Amino acid sequence: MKKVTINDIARELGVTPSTISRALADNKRVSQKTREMVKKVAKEMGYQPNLMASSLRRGKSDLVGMIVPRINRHFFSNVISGVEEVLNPEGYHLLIMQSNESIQSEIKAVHSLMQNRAAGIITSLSSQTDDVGHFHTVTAANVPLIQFDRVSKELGGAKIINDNYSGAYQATKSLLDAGYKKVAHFAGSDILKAYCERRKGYEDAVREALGEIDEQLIIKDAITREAGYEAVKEVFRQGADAVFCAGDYSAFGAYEGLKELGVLTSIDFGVAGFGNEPFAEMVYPTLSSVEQEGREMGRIAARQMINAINGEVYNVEIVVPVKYIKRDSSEKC
Amino acid sequence: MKKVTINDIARELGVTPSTISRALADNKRVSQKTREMVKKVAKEMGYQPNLMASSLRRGKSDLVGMIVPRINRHFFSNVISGVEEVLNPEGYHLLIMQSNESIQSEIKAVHSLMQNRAAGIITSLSSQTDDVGHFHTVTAANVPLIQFDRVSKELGGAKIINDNYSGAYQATKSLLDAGYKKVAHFAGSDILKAYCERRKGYEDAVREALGEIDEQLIIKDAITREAGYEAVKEVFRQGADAVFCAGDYSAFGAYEGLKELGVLTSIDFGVAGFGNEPFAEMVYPTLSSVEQEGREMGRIAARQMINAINGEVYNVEIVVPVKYIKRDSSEKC
DNA sequence: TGACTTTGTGCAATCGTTTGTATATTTGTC
DNA sequence: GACAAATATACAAACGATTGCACAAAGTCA
Repeated sequence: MKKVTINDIARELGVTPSTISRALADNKRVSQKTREMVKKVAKEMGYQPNLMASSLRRGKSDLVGMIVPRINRHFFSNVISGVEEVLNPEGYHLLIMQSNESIQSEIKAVHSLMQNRAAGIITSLSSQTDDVGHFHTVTAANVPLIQFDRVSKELGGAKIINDNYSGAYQATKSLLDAGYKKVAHFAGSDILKAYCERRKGYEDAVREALGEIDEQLIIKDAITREAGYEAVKEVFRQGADAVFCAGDYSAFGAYEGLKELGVLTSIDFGVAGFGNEPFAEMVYPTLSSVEQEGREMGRIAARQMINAINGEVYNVEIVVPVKYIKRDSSEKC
Repeated sequence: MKKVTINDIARELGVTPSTISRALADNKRVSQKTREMVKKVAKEMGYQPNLMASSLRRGKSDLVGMIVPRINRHFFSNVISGVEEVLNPEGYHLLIMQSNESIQSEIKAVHSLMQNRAAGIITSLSSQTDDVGHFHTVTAANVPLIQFDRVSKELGGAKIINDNYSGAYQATKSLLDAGYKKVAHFAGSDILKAYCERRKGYEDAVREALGEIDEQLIIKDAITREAGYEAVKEVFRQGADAVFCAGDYSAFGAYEGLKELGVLTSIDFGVAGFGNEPFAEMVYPTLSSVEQEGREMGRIAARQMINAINGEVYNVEIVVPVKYIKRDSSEKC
């Protein structure tokens, strides 16, 4: 019932705890023979090192904190997987918290992680986060901070972001190249840089093709399914014949709106989304979308974290390429 | 740069660390005046309690371990959300690990959690797990173990499971009631109890309606999209006109197979799935499916964990009701 | 005033590891 | 065989918080 400690092993073998500790760590200061003996007995006794004690003493923890808006979102859970993939083999484990898009929860999460002495924190800001003061306790304590996707320039440390601009540009250009004449845009919150860049990519592609952009065709804060459903009716009335959506959900909303209008998606009205949610290739017609490589971003973030923990410089901004995946929804024929 | 400890505060105020510790814990043994003073100074100095030291001393940790097959699966990430929802307000945090459906990773995860002295472990077994010996170290150490969804009867502790039988029964019966005559079944691995129960629910509904079941119409290990795609062609050849799938992915695979066969899904061939994945209401036709309330299961599991940590009995098996959601894919007209 | 309770702090050990320094033992060299 | 060097282990102090016990000061009552 009681957990066995190195002291128990020491008593058993008639040596001191220090020898046990060193033996288990394969320290050359203890003889090969003793090392083997210690390991054997440790295993027999079912010894499990107490990482809390070890971390306390060494002043180093094997816990990396992660704060994401929501864990049950395709993109974020993929990032988490990628992070784990790299961190686990290095002996680190993830302490995951959700901000639920609330700055209050985010603040609490930061404190919890600091109190648990996380070796570092990987985060994507909540959409409500307009002030990042709570993260200063992190940087002030010299705890590495890695941001991804939704980042703040006010904070130091590595930032891993998608090439939102390029993805949006490609998607929009692809619609124009396919022969659609008036491409609308369902934009996201203009507080978040990611969405601003997507808009910029859209605007540049349109400007390049048509000379100027029509502000009326840009619907703000339209990333939900419901918003897309309403917005598509609006832009259709304005004469649009295609839309590039800042998210896949509003793209699907557009499908629904178009169906109601009796307009054929793809043939009569092109649609492209962003995010490449799993459903993109399951809906009818299959949805063209920009794939953000969540897993890869996670891997990159984790590698930056390892570097940072090891004291290497990590004050970088890494732009991860995205991939536009052309499917049926953006083909006129 | 250096973290401030209770000793620093003690020095600052000219009292002993014990007083600081008690003051911060609102112990009545230190005067109201001192308590306030201590808290004020602690805040000023930016004190963050070291939970590792605290846990070590108290022999209690605020970390609850969670091992799931994959974090980026709709069902599991919902469960995680539910668990967090209940655990966080109680001061517990989640240490999450993925088994990636591999027993080796699962074993490693168990050890890591034990070494981090998790206060308890919540888990859903990997599909590869045929032996649960590695969990005996958990129960032997008196660490509460809560299983959900994929559980093993060989282990003690609470088990939270879906009413797989009833969901499958309802789905199958609904197909039969809708007028389909020959309902097939795409089953999952027969090692996992959850899939066995779904199959049983299917069989009972069919037997009840038709007197006997046709083994030929049951395709084993068909839960992937690809498997569903192949399997539907097979059962169509056998004369089936509907299928109840143990998972939504194989149901979608069936859609694809039917399209290739030139058979109209729903009108000519009914389909019902299990899991109610987000795409279920986005595909065409919308997919009837059994909703497993992941979030609710998570909440229940977390409550059991709290009870267990507080030493209450928790040797229960809780069956969470599921909800069959009828959509277009199971309507003949 | 003395005995007795109450109240507020301090002392010191403890949780399980790690690690710098000291000590004992062995080995090697001339 | 004396001495240095190398090897193996022990000692004890940390890491930061908690807590039973001791103790002093203040308050209560006769």
